[in-house]
Amino acid sequence: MTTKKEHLIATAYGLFYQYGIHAVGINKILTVSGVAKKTLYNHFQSKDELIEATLKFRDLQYRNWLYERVNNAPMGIERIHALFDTLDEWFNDKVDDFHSFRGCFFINTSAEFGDPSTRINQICVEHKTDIKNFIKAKLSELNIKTDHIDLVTDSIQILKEGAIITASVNKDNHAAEKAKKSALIIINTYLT
Amino acid sequence: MTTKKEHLIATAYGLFYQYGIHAVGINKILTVSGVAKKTLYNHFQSKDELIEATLKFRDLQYRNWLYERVNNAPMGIERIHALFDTLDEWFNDKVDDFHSFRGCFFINTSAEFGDPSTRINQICVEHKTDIKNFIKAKLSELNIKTDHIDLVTDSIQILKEGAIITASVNKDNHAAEKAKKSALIIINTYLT
DNA sequence: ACAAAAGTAGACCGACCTGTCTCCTTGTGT
DNA sequence: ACACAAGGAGACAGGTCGGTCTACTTTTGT
Repeated sequence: MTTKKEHLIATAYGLFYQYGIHAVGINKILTVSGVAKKTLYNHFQSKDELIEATLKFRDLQYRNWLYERVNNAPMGIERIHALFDTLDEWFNDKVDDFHSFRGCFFINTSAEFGDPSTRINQICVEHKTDIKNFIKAKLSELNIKTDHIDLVTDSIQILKEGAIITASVNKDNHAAEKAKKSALIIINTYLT
Repeated sequence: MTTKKEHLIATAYGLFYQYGIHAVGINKILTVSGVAKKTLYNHFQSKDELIEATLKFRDLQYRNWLYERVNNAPMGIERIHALFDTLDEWFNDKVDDFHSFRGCFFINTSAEFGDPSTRINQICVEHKTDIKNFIKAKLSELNIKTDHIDLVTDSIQILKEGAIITASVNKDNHAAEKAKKSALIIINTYLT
């Protein structure tokens, strides 16, 4: 039923991710997807609405992938290993469904849109918050003093964001494993 | 002599940083700066050339500021403290000459331009590389085993990038001090 | 003093932008 | 079978984009 709509979103996401949102016009999305303009504006009121849809699409795709990979590892510290190993696969283009790595779509989009009060920027923040909560849940499986859980969560999250930037801007293919080393040291110092 | 040129660069940088590069047109830069279009194209062959100039302008401004702040601290671990304290000032708009914090101009620009082979993206990478070398030099003042200097440098650099993203995307005002805590733990484990 | 250089103001060009609308074709539900 | 929704193709509108050019004024070096 909504196959055209989904196709539009997937196509738009691919182009936005590769070239940046402002650099990709509606007409480009239409010619690449082979969908008519009328159809696009049947499903979306504006380009902004399409952008929001691509963000939600990517949010679901990315979190499903990440959470499944991590949860498939045995409970405990193995899941922290899995977290960074999974990032490593992402950085080095070993994930079939993903486009060639060009950083985090949410960081990139947030960088492109100045006004933090827009819905677009809100979605980016929500995405990051959700992942942070997930990390916190995994850290709670370890023997970390309850008072320190938030502190360690922040540290791991900062290392993760730093790895993404280092992998994309500096093109460092080993950013994930470097961040992993640091993460394990941090966690170790906060174990009971 | 080149006061018009410098004025154009400073104005363009401010607008690019606040709104994103693609979102700011030449005409906007002209009306805000009060400079004629002919003058702009007298000094720059194209918008891309102006963008490159703003990147070099910011590169100098930022590194001068950061390096001076860090080097003013006593040699040794104090300079690592200074590094993150300086970031904290940046994140919380305590630097007079800087615009209201909206992330790192080089990360944001790199996010906006897809093609990594462009001069624009190269300048972004060079900026990050230069800072990384600076950090390495400061870490060399500590009693870290020579074999581990590169490892620790990468860790600190990742923490720094992560703090910038956490401060800008998640709007976490304490990102710098959180990253600092982690940095000190990492360094401590590698001291002889 | 005066020529050369630099700056101003803005019309203008072709290309592209988002978004609307029309005309026509292709399903699809009942 | 037939009405009606959905999609295709693309013209069109109104605006902005980067960039050129002309005509005029100001500044500057010698």
